[in-house]
Amino acid sequence: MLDKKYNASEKEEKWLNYWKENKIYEFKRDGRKVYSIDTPPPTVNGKIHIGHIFSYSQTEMLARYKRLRGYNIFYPFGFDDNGLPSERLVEKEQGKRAHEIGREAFSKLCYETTDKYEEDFQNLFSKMGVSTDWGIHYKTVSPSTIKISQKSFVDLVEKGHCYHKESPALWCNECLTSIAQAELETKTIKSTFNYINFITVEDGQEFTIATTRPELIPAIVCVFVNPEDEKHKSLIGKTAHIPVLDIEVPIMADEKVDIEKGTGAVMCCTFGDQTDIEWWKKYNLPLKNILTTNGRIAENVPKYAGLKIKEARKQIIEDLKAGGYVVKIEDIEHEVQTHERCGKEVEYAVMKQWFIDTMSHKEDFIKIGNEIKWHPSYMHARYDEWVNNIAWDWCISRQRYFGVPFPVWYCKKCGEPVFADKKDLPVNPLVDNPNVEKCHKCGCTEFIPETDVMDTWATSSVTPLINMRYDEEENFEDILKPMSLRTNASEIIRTWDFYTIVKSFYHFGQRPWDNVMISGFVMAGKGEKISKSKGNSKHEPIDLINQYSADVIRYWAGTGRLGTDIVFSDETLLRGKKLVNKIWNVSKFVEMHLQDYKDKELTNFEYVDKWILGRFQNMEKQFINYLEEYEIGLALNVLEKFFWEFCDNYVEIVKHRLYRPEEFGEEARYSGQKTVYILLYKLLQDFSIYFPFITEEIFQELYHNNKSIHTTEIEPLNYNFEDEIKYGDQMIEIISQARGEKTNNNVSLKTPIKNLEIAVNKNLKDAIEKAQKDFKATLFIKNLKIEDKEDGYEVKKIELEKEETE
RNA sequence: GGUCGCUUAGCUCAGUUGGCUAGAGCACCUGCCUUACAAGCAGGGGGUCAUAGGUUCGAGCCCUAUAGCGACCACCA
Repeated sequence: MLDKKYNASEKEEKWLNYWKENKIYEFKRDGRKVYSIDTPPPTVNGKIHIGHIFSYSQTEMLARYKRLRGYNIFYPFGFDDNGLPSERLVEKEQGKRAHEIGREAFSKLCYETTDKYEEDFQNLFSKMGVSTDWGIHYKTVSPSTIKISQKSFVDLVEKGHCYHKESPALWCNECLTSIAQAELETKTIKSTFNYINFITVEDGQEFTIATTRPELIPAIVCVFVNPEDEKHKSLIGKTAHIPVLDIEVPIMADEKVDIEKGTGAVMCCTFGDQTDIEWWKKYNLPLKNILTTNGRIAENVPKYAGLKIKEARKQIIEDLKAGGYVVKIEDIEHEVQTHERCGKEVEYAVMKQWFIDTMSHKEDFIKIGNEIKWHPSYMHARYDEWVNNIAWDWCISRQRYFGVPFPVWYCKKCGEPVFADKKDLPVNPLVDNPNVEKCHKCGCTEFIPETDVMDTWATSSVTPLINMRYDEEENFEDILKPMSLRTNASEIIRTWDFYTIVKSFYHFGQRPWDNVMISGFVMAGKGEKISKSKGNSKHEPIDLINQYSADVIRYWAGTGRLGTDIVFSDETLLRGKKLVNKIWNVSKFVEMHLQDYKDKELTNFEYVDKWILGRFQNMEKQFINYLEEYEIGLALNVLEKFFWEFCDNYVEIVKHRLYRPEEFGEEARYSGQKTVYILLYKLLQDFSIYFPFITEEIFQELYHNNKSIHTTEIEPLNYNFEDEIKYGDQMIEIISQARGEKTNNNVSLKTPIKNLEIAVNKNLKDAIEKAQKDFKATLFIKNLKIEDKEDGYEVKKIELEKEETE
């Protein structure tokens, strides 16, 4: 028997153990069709917040749905413990910077720290009822993953899509590493626009340039004006003299210069921004590297060497002012590029970096984007938008410590790279030696190991390869090329989704998955995104689980529309709590009336039973349609709505028949029993996607001891009860009116109706006559008079029994 | 500036090919101890569906424009 009250924490623990012991979610190859999910490995850099719970629950619900549809679910979890986020976590915990700790010790700390957090993560996700097979989970830093990342790298080098080149790259002088375009975050900051006077060497013409970065004047290599610019036309071809620093540079024309912006004359420094780099390449300008990698002015700049960028800015302005070259200084607010991991403004640094070619196959990436089904569909536009706007090849080297090492050494003499053999992977070039005696180019026998490590995304973009065990002889390539589904939030379409597509295209020439499902964000309040860095999540997932139960938290996570942000809401949790409670109570009711139930054929259900069976059938069709579109929340919506209707209307009608067979007949009772037997089973199945715990408890107690509901399959009903639905609904409306009459008279719903007179259409009359006993019992009608009406219905008279006054 | 999304009851949101009086929860009001459930049940008030045009027999839904909010991207001279 079901307990009087459902004890969530006790039962949830019980079923977690049961699922684990019975390997309910284990992936095994069998004859069934595989549905595979490439789920984001959460970054191991602190705590799981409610936002994770939200988006991972949505994926997990889809896994459960597909499982109920008979698919063999391949759903491995991963942890992204690679790279900068882990390093920053360790630095924060240790209160020291990586270089102060030392490469070896630091790396060890990274492993230890991430292991510790991963255990917490795994516990929490398990508690939420995530139906992943922990037996096949992965980490982005493990020998096998390193091997895959390195093999992918070598493969791309061999295929000519990956190259090593001295090139300006985005540089973060807080994290001391190069970063990729996708890691940028724009921020609005206050700054000054400085108008500075220059003159031409040839004829002493004065002209003004406005700049926000005067400290880059020492790096000036050219001045540009627009060829159409009347005001500045006379300058073209002449030489500009830069005061204080005493530099002379050519003045050239380029149509990219905006006449309206600033003064219309621009200084090109190597490097201040993207345009500088373009001009530098286009006009073959010299390189003046004036910044050190830790954000100071380099030795080669007299007077300012050693100053921090901001100090140099101040100093140069003062020097220019002293010389009378500053026309004016305007306060402005403008957007700058910052590193998303630390929020510091980025610079450009020129050094040798590894790049993956993303620029020359844009069309292929767009084509693959078109082959993939995006949920919701408009998210596809974000992908296209990004691919079309990429300005750089993907820089994958990072001058950091904790990450996947490049399997590369360089010839000490000529710098020629030597790659590890694929069969020797994984390698650590700092420890291992190359597989060749001498450089094939110059014959030198000494090699220098690569010290850079790979960008986090270079590793996480191979999750499909990790899943298919790209490094092993026995692998899943046959079933995972492509995978069925990738899920993530919209912010990483440009990184994770895009890079995965890049790699899949280069390795296999095809799309990595058939579907992409994009979830929204959880907002802490209106317009405020929950983020770990802000620490603005008021709710700890574990506290919420203890307070509400995992099922209820999942309810919250399962509501709302795909791709749409939601605000954390106590109200939704309360609603979930009520729903779960109702499921429990109605199950108790059903259990009570199924004590003597034996399943057998039934040729003709009672009218009202047909009505509710038909209603369920229609609802489930809609429910399935939504889930086929990955709309978990909308599916839940229709299911929930039906369920309350089932409880409040159907159960209220059928209970009389179930309690009093002597009055209604055994057959009528059996029809009711069979109906609730079928419907509760099906409702439990549908709800099991959202509430895996309580549905399991009820299912095993009422239907099938020691068989998990999560191993059953949805078999849609196939009745034809359209008439019963239509006139059953009308009957309910009449019932509702009659109840209203009682309520308005401040009497109990049990109060008998002495006389009820209605006029109804022919079909409804037919229906009420068929269901007369149910109809009368539900409303406690003593005398019922039914008149004919052309169409619709009308309640003509409701006469309530007078209450006995004592 | 570009791309996309949102704007429906006091609040949070549903409303899937355009179709009967626009729905739910919360909040509010009025009742009801009814043999599953008072964490419940019955009923009620409350909306010119952002604005303005258009298409249509018919528009919350389709088209155009405008406004406000939000996300992503671009713009550092």
